[in-house]
Order: sequence, then C-alpha cells, then structure tokens
Amino acid sequence: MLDLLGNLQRTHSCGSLREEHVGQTVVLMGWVARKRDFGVFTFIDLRDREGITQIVVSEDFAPEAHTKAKQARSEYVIAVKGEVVARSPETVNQKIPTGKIEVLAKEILILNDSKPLPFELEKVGSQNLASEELRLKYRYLDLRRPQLQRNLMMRAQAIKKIREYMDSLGFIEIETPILLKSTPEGARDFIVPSRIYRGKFFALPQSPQILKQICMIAGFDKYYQIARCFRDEDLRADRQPEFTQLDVEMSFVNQEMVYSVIEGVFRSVFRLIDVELPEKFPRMTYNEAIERFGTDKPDLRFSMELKDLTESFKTAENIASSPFASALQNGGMVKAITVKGKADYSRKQLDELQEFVKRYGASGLTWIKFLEETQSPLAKFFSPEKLTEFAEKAEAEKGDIVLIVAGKKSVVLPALGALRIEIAKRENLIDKNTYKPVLITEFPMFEYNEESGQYEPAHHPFTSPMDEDLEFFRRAVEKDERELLGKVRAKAYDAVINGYECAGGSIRIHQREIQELNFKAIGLSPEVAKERFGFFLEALEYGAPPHGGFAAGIERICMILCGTENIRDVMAFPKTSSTQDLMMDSPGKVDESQLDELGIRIISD
RNA sequence: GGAGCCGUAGUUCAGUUGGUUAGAACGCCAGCCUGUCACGUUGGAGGUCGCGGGUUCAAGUCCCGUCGGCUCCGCCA
Repeated sequence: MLDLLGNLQRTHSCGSLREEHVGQTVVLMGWVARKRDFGVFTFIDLRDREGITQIVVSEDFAPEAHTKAKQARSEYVIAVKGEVVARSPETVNQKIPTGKIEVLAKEILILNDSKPLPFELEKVGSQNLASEELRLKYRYLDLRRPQLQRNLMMRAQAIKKIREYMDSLGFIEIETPILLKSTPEGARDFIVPSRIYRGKFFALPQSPQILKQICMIAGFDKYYQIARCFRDEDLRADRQPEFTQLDVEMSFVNQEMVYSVIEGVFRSVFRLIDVELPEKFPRMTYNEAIERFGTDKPDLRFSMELKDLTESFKTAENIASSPFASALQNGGMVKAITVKGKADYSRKQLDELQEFVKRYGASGLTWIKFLEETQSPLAKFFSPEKLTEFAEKAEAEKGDIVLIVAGKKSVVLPALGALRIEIAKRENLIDKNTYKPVLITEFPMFEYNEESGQYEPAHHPFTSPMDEDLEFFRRAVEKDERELLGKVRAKAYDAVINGYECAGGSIRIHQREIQELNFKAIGLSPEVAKERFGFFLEALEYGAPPHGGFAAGIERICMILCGTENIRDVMAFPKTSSTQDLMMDSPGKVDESQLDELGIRIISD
C-alpha cells in the first residue's frame, strides 16, 4: 500500500544536514539509493539531487516505520520524519558530507514504489556503467545519477553567471523567432511546413545571425540571447543537431571591444570551478595556429608543435630518389612533430600511428628514432648525418622520435595536427587541471574549395573584410581577379579553450555596397541575393551602425567546466549520433491527416 | 556517403582450435543477522548469444547481409 503525501512538507535536502542540526526533527524526501537490513534495524541511504543522508530505522524505537523500511526497495520514493542524531566516532562515514550525522526515523511514508531498474545507477567495483544506448532509452533514470545531476546544475549556474555578467555590462536580452526562413548557405536547415501557405516552409535558425544584426540597426546597441540553434548535419562527440549559444551583438565596436567581452564572460563563468583565466587571452593569427599546431583550434595545454622540414629536405642530396620527391615537386611540404623520450616506439605502435594519419588523407608516416645512432626507414636515402640534421631541425634530442608527414599542405597540417592530439592523449601529456584560452584572429575571408575550384566564404557572408585587405577585396570582385580572394582576411575571430572552439564571431559589414560585393564574391547573383536577403540589404540603407559580436557554445563551455568530452553529458535530452531520441523514439511518423493538411506526400525510395 | 570498434542472463563482462549441460560478478527473489555505509551470510530464479541467411556432422565462435550504439573522415557559412 502506498502512502499519501498529504500536508507533509520537506524541511531539508538530503545533502544539507550537519552536526549543527543534531536534535532537530526533520522531514526528508527522496529515493532509496541503498538499503542495508540487519533484521531488527535497517539503514537506508536516502538520495535527492543535493546528496545522500543515512536513515536509521529501529524495530524497537519505531516499529511501524521499521515495517515500512523493510518493504522499501531500491528507488522507492519515501518520506522520512525523524530526529537528526550524531553518529558515534567509529561509525562516522568520511566519504559523504552528511557522514557525521544520521536521521533516526520516527515515521516513514512510502510515496511510490519502483520496479527494479533496467540498469544500476552506480557502478560497483570494476563494473562499467550500462551501455549508453540503454541509458539513453531510460534517460530519466540516467539523469538520477549524481554525476549528470551535477553537470546539469553546473550548466544552470553557467547560464545564470552569463546572464548576470551580460546584464552588468548593459546588454539587453532579446528573444528572436524559432520559425524563420531558409537560407541555403551554410548548414542544412531543419524546415517546418506552413499549413496556411501550402508548399511554403519555415526554417529553424542555424543561429539568430541576421536578426541580431537587425537589432543593431533597430538601435538596441547591446544585445544578447541564450539562443537555441539547429543544424541538420551529422553529429560528433561535441555536436548535436540542436544546441545552445550565447549570442551577442554590439554597435560602435571594433574587434578589441568584442574581445574584452568574450574574455570577461569566460572569466566570469570559469570562476564557477575556481579557475582564474587571464585578463587578456593570448592571441594567435589563424595562419600561425595552422602552421604551429595544424588546426585553427589549438590545444595549448601541451607543446609538441609542428616543425617545418620542407627546406631541409629540399636541399638534401638524394631527395630526388626519396619517397618525398613527388610531394615536394608539387609544391608540398614536409612537417614533423617530436615526441619526447619515445624513440622506443615499437613497430606495432608506429603502424597504428601510420593508420591514424591515413584517415586524414596522408599517404603515410615516416619516422626518425634519434638514439646514439639514428634509426629510420629513410636511412635508405639519407646519410646518418643528414638524418641527425633533420632530427635536430625538428628540435629532437637523444631518445626522442620524430614523426614526419609529407604531401600537400591541406593534408599534412590537419593530419599532423590530429596526430599531435592523439599522441598527447596516448602519452598522457595533457594536464586535466589546466585551462588554456587563446583568441584566434585574422581568419581568411574565403577558402579555396579544391573540388569546385571556387572560393567559398570561410565564415558567414556578413563578415567584414579587414580594412587593410579591402582594396584586394574590391579588386577581386570588381575586376574579377578571383585568386586575390585567397588573400583577403576577415575581421573574424574564435575563442578557443583547451582545443575546443568555444566562441566565434566577427565585425559585420554595415554598408550595403560592401555587403553586395560580398554576395557577389560568393557567387550569389544580385537577383538571388535580393530574393533571400533583400530585406536585410534594405535595412542596411537606413542608418545601420558599425557592429559586431560573437556566439559562444554553451555545451562546449559546460563540457570543459564539467570535465567531460561528451556533449551528451551536459544536455538533459540528447540525441544519438544518428539523430534519434531513444527515449521518445523520435523522429516519429505523423498521421496521414496531418500530412494532408500540410499538402505533403511521402515518397518512399 | 565512407572507415574503425562494439552487440552473450536485468547490468557489466568472460567464453580457448568450431565440439557435448554457455560461466562469473553485481542486481533480483526468499531466509538469517544489533552499527552498516559496495554490509555480511545461506539458498533460489534468471539466456531469442542483436536480427536474417550461409558453410559444417556440429556455430556464441567461421562467412555474407542487416539493424542498433559509440568514435572518426566527409559535412558543420
């Protein structure tokens, strides 16, 4: 028989009682985390989101409560009324904050029972946690785990801190619509059919980009929003189809002013985990990041930078007969990383690393073991002296191994950049308690797409070119000298922390003429530009102020705050990597009548 | 679109060269137990080896296909 809650009120959480409460009569409510039954008395570990308190129920002291306690099973929901008593010194539990006290039950109500759970919430001994598939199906149970409860509470704290900080700077929170209009640039849109305008569709926002710029034109000056965004692209460990951004826009600002807001908001949020980020973040240009780390989001918690061996190899005597000859002839490069003290890597380990870089399109990986004598597959082509010279050029010392990739720049840099991270993980080179922010600046305005042979926007099409490169930009578009597009840098920047792109933004174009040039540069005809963005081009003609801003990924920030590498650990209801919700079983079918109303017919393949 | 890893009691895993009745721990159920906190202890129940097909005297084990989960490449202005 279940008991009714009636008027009974909780007086404390299960994490709040301490020695100072001894003697008080309290009411706790929560879930039975564990029960230890000794016949004439029973211990219950009672859990709520704040913690665990031990309940003692004695047959002598409270026979009715004891009967209830005997009935209780794991995850039953119970209410306990009783007295806080101090534990004797030898029975204190050091492992939990409430361990110096326990609650001697006078009355117990069983508010609800529970079937045995499909998996255990706490892993025991060497047991692993249940598979993520099962936990996602029973997300409401998985979310009872203290770890996930802590993560979601941290997320709530982070968002609260952000709002406080933005408010303190005079930013105004403005909500923008979820039902927008599709603009085929960028990511794939999620679209929503219109019932009233049959055959027409809304699109969910990939970000509120245009709307926040419109807010600037509307004179709001400093806008922010905790905005939900949607992108219908394949998932990754740090990517979900819907996610949350801190979206910010400011008028009358240059990059420096935006940087200081980014720095301030991150500093404020990281104080939640007692981390004091520097007042000014280090800066690095995009080109420098790519050359030194092989990525535009470098993890600066460890060094192991990429070293350029291109010139050394070019001037080597037997280069023509070496495997690098063709790579170098085609304007390629040779780069290396040096792994400290790992000249003892085995054949098997090197084969694995070889396979690893091949995933990034590298033709292979070669190496020099820098010992008393150098060892290398390259010894067939180069003298020991030359190999030593290469190794020293890669800043290797005796006992190190130099890992070398050669080929096209667009392959070598990402492959070695990824290898750098992989080795750092394998060799435990990353101190989990350090936090290294960096601002990446001077992104290219356009990227050359090798497949299409076209220049494509690297950021979004509202990004302003750098003042220094404006003439290049004009010439490139107006005189159709398209190769000049590759030289145009944008007023675009990213904030990177520990290798995660946590925020990105730009100074926007606020003049119609430049905006039209940019649409032309990315291949939008004036007609198409007008159809898609006509309202925006028009808005630029009514006194648009200079403006810029950024967007910061809430989940990625929370991942770092919570020390997890998985975005699902900081979202309440995430989807699987194939975009399903295993709990609700979404996406799901809809009734034929719903489709009829929308004028939609399903074509099966 | 492509690649890798994984799928065996409720859960986490083991399962040898293809071989006879598929095991362990935890959980669950029943009993005992006055200080546990991963309680202890005695006993018990519990299996579509993801699914489909094939090879074989014989398949959890080998082969093909398929579904699902995770990770990565492409993709993510």
